[in-house]
Amino acid sequence: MAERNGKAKYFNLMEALKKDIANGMIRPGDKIPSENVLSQQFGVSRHTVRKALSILEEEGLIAAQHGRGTFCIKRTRSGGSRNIAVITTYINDYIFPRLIQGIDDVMTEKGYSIILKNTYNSRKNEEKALEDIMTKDVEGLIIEPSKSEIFCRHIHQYEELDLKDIPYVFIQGTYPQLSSKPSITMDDVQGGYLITKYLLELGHRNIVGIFKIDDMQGDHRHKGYIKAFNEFGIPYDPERVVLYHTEDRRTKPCLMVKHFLDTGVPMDAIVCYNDQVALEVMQALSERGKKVPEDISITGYDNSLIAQNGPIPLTTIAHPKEQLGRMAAQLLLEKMNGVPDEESKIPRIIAPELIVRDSCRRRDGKG
Amino acid sequence: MAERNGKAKYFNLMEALKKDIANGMIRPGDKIPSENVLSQQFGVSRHTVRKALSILEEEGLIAAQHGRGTFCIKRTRSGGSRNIAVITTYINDYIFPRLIQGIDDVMTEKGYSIILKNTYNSRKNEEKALEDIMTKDVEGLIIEPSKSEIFCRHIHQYEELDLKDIPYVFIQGTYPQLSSKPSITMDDVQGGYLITKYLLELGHRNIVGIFKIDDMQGDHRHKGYIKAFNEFGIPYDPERVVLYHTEDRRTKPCLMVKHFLDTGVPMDAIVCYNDQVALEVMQALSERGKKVPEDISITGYDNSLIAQNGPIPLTTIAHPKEQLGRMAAQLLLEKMNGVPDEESKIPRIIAPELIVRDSCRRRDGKG
DNA sequence: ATAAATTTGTGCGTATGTATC
DNA sequence: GGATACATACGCACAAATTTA
Repeated sequence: MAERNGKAKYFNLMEALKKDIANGMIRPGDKIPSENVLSQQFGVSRHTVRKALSILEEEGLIAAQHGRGTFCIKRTRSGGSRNIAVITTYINDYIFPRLIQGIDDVMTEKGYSIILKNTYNSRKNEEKALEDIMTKDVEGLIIEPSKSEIFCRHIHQYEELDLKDIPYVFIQGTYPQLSSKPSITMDDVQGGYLITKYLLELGHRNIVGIFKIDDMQGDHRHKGYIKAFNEFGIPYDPERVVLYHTEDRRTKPCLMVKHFLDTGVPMDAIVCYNDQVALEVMQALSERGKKVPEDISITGYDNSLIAQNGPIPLTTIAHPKEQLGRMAAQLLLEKMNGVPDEESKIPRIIAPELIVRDSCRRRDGKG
Repeated sequence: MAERNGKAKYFNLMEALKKDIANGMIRPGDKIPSENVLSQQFGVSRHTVRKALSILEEEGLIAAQHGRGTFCIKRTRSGGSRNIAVITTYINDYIFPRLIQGIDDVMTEKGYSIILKNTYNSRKNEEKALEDIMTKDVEGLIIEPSKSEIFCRHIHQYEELDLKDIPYVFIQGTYPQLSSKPSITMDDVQGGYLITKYLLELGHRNIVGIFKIDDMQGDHRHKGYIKAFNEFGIPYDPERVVLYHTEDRRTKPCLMVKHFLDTGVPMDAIVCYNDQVALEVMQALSERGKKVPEDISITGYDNSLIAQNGPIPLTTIAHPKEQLGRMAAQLLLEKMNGVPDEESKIPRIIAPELIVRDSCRRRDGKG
């Protein structure tokens, strides 16, 4: 048979069309010349044209529409796996499901699937998860760093992502060494500030703070707490602040609160790291015969279901969780499409909102 | 052109061959009849045969060897993608996160990654998700069918999974046509029975039931409720049962309870579909000045956070969610390793457990 | 070792059906 | 309704790889 370049005719035709699409001669959405026209132009039979087109169709470059013609399909970058990875510290904890939902909503709409990993907030698991992801042909990554306050010893994995040109977006926090990378965070300093300021405005002065210290969120909420004190000209007393690690989560906050009560440390309000801790602390207070909000005001953080439906509706800080997920997904999509940072209009910081419920009470005039 | 069944000839031929492969008539490694032979046997042109074969080749079921023949491909187990897919109706609803966590724990340990999809309980999304999964090279699938009470119109996708030898496991329910497939479900009849029996044993007789009716879980809990009544020889009164659809979730239960109160329907206990509904109903009772459990006993279902931490700790039914996920994962791993059903020791039904808290009270002797 | 037969791969021409404009 | 274009289908011819006589 007639062969040029030692290749089949249909193959040559296919390659020619592919080149035109790559060149931009045929642009996404364009109609490709009809089979008969191509057959004349290239001097081959219509059957041969069809063979060539069928290959391009399999590859997803073009799509035939019965009775209308054949059209160039929207070009998918690198013909990739259409997978992205999402790594979070937890997946069943009370805010992550909605976060993941937000990411999934956006990504599903764009035809991507999510490979989900969780780290239990452990660096070792994060390393393992990243290692895993490297073998999986993903086009992008959304990651919530574990224990983001602590120096990261596996930066090489992120460097590898850069090398492979796989974009990634941090949520909730970044690593100090990677602070220039795109990230979406909630303004937890502002949140900590807002809720502490609210208590100060209610007349409270002996405000105990309870913060988790091994992630950025806790650190920021703590900073906001301090900021409010400074603004009111009240000295910050480290003795009244409980800082705990993930491992002590279940015990330390309650123990310390009981300790404060038992040793007579003045305390008329407590700012808690989140709603969960607030609930546990309330339990501890109740065990010591203290009532909320009559004796002690208490605040949560996250506006979780617990805050709404708990024994006492909690004054807390709301932050849009699905939206955080959606924004992270949109930002990642921008990166995947090569949009430079300067052109991005997606905000990187989400503002928190104070939700006032029934767990705080104005303090009487006397000191 | 000549068409039978309204289908194209090549399509019929393709389906016939597919069936033979699925049946085992054509086994992996076997040579399938030559194009000319098939063309004679089926009374179609060789071109048509080739069209049919090309589809099977695309799908990876057969492979042609120039000058030798066309062979049924050996299904490559192992060495695979190390990915499995998980399709659930929701991911942020209050039991799914823990379910997914359970699956992930087991799968991560075995070195698998999870591709997560959710359907929002829509058949259309389920179809789309399955289609997506087909292109992703997964080694297995765990799926919670959407609206499992309704007949499934996209069985062909499950047949395709069978053909490709990709094992799948149903959770929470199956489709009527696929009831022989491996599945893990919670015994919701037993759960509904246990909690209703508990109320009957406390001496309650006027027990209102509130159940969601458009999924299998609600239907089963309702059945258990009826079973308990029968066992106690108490007539089942449909007038005292509220059946609602997902869409009316937020309004109907509360409205009906208020209606019962306002019209003087005797009611000294309420069995609720889940904790969420129980909480809302308690709100409604409180608005009418009724106290729980003094005036009316109430039960939930799911043993969610709300049940533990709500205004009144709820008597409810616990079902191990992570364990459901873990068992589904283990069952899938068995399937992926070719363990036949007879040898499996993983239980397929998870027993519910009654959790007694403070929302129910023994009824006084008098009627 | 060679030739013949078999089987897939490529290519051409034609005809009819059907959806869209 | 008519024109256009894709979808399906048939028959034929020759090339290339492999098996078999």
